[in-house]
Amino acid sequence: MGWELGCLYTATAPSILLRRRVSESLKRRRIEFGVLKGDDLRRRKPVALFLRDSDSAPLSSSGFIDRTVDMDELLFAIGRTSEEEELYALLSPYKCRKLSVRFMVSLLSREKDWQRSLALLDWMNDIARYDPSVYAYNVVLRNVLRAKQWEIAHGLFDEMRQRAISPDRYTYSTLITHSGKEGLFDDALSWLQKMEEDGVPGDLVLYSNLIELSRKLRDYSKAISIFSKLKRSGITPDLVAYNTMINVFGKARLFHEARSLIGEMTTSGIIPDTVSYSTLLAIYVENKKFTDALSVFSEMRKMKCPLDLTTCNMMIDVYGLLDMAKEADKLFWSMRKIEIEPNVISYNTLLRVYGDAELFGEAIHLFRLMQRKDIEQNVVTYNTMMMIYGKTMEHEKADNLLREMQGKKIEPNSITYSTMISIWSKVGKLDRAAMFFQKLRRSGVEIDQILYQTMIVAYEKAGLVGHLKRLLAELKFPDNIPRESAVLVLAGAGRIEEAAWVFRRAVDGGEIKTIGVFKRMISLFYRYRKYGNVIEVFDRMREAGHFPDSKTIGFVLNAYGKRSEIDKAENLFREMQEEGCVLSSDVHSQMLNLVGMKKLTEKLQMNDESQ
DNA sequence: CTAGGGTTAG
Repeated sequence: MGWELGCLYTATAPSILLRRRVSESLKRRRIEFGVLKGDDLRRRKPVALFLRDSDSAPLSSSGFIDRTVDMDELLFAIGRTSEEEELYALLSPYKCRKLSVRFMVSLLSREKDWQRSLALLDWMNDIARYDPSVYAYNVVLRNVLRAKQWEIAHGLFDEMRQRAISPDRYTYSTLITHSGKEGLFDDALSWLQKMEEDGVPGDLVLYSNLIELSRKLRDYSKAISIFSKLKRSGITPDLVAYNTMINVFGKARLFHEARSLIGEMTTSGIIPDTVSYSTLLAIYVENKKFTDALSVFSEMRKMKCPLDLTTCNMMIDVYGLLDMAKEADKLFWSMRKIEIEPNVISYNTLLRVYGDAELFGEAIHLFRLMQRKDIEQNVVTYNTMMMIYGKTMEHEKADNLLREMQGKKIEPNSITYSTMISIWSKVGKLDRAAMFFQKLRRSGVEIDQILYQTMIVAYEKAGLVGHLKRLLAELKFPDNIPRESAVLVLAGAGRIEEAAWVFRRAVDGGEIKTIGVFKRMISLFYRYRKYGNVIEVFDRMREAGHFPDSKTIGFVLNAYGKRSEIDKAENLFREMQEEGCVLSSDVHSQMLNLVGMKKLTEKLQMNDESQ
């Protein structure tokens, strides 16, 4: 005789009265109770969990019962139990019953908490004596990795091996993705190697993950070349892959290519979604191409693509950046009409828009509204308001905000500090800025790149040569910050000599891992017309195995041009194209110009000789 | 029945 677990629902949150009535109704039917759960589930609201004899009539007559559901939904509710032991206790009475693996797995798939999912897996293993599937392990692995429990993840992987459960492409994709996301690139590569050893074939998601990895390393050219490899091997990219690539092309500043992906998607039968458009929006905004962003937005509306919270937030931003504060304001206040509840980002963005438009009264009003209506305020809210007080030169009020946020347990971050330093520097209180900076360093707060830069600039402006020299010396021989960061700080502060010196030593020591530092040095040298150095850094970048992007190649081609080394430029251009590097139209025309110049020079020389 | 995508402050 089969027992079945079930769950009762109402569409709205069950009242205590309703719960009591359901409970009585079940008792009348001699139905044994499991757990009574209330209103803690957001979407569906289980009233009661129960066990019933599956031969009995379906429960439908009480009027309170919308439907009976699968056991997995019941188990989902049990899975909400906060304590691991409690969960164990709840499940152990069922160990003799025939709960199918499917139900357990279904429960697992909904479980987001890594400890509880581990408990479920253990329960399956130890108490229920099931053999968890690869899928079950994958789910737990995902949760464990999301919680950054690397050791446990390795343990799970070993456990799979011991139980002769072969990791599949999901297992490896999960491992590779999460390692990559956390910057553990060596781990990611070793998982990739293991995967290849296992003979697990790569698929769309694996390629997507590798693209993701390259993206994390800001190696967009590599991402692009993986994408073309993917297409060449006959895999059709899906919506997410396309959306990722819109971002990648955008980051590589290949805007035309990014935008044309929307068309490519449509022709391959994939309808671009809100994320496709908002990704495109984001890259235009990032590159200050606000009118392009506007045109994407109108295209999006023309295609009847629904708006969502993120898109609205981005558009409030765009309107603000285009000095269209009125439109930003209008969009913000019309969000609720299309059933989108503004979040803290929406409010923060509008605050900044008001600030930029010098609508200080509106900004302060909105800020007070947030406080009055108890809308979440975060560190960005405070930083934005402090910036506004900086604009109005009310440094005392900014000071007060700093205290206020600390009173509310909102931790100031380095942006808060550099905002304060800039404000004091601006109102001529440089001693105060310097003291503040010293205090920060003593307190052990991490001094990030821009904070350093802000301080270098403040010292320069104040003419505090002693302080400035000390700070620069510290960056030249960094002991508490990575040398990569030191290079970026010095470059950002326009200290080319110091930056170049540290960079060389760091490259020699193999300490430059990310392509971004190479790119930064190349553009810095280019800006200061040090073309020989541009080429030198480029060569070292290639030696380090990085794949250059279109913009960087543009700098190098021009550098060759300035040194009248057109042949080398031509070789590089050809080589890059052969390696599958997508070059922007700017770079193409640059090359044409260089070749044209060369031909012109040769012609002139021939004319000279013939005379 | 898994894994991968977009937004705010210096």
